[in-house]
Amino acid sequence: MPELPEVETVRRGLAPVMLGATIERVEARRADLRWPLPANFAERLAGRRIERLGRRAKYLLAELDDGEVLVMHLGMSGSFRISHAGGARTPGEFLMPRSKHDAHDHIVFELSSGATVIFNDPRRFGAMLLVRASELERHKLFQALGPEPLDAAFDARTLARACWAKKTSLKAALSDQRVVAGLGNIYVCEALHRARLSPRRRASVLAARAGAPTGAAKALVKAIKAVLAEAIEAGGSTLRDYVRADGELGEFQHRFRVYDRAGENCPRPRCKGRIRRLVQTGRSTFYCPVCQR
DNA sequence: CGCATCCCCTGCCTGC
DNA sequence: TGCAGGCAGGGGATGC
Repeated sequence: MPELPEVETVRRGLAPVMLGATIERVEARRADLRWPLPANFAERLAGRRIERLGRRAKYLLAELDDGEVLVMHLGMSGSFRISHAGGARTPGEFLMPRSKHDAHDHIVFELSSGATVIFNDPRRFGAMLLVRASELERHKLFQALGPEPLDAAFDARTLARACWAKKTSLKAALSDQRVVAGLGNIYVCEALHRARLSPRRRASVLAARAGAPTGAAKALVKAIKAVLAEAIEAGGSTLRDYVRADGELGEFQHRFRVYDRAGENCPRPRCKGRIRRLVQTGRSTFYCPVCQR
């Protein structure tokens, strides 16, 4: 669910209370997330200072002062919220004090900053791991990840090289975290629409002979970077159960051009197409069959 | 190896 | 109103 812009928004929301703070106490209310929590999870975190809060693809990375990294993934339905011990409350909490924890509040971090950070995840596709910083790049989950789409190193040449031999569709290739890391169903659809490329085209259209980038590759890289940057700027998208760590709602979902808009007119000026939904590799794709070729 | 399919889990929406 | 079925932003395991 949360894709790169949402995870980046969460990172920015958590940084003020986590960065430089010491984890005073951890309550693991459920250990059966995507994978079982590491042994002695709470004990290993207690007393650790958070020196950096980073992101790689859709993973949040809290670097600790003992050389370990707390790796956090939101899965489809994970979210964080922050509560301040004696701080401001939202108006709703005055009227109706909320019970201490929801059934899906799985991990609670009490921090020296005075904040409590709560990880909530109804579907439990999210995960928390502890990995040694020096081994992170070689870790199974990270070693095959493709480039960060907003890095300068991600360009048309890189993308073309990753796709030149692929027989699969553009939609499937862009969803593959080994090709480029951090896109999900929404931003793949949005980027393909902006680049006027059909999600059904073979991924190899991005490369000419010898893996040189085509015009399509250049347009697509530009579209990917633009849509991600705009979405981050807008604070991500708020859909169903995802909310920002600061409780504010992301606004980008109002700017989707095709995602979840089947039956609507294509928003491209002068395009007379109608947005269609189709299923590719088991997931919905939204696109305009007229201007996306 | 690449690729497609299935599955993990809960909640919400639709249609009967 | 109740209930069944379909769907949801991810991604690992499996089988061809």
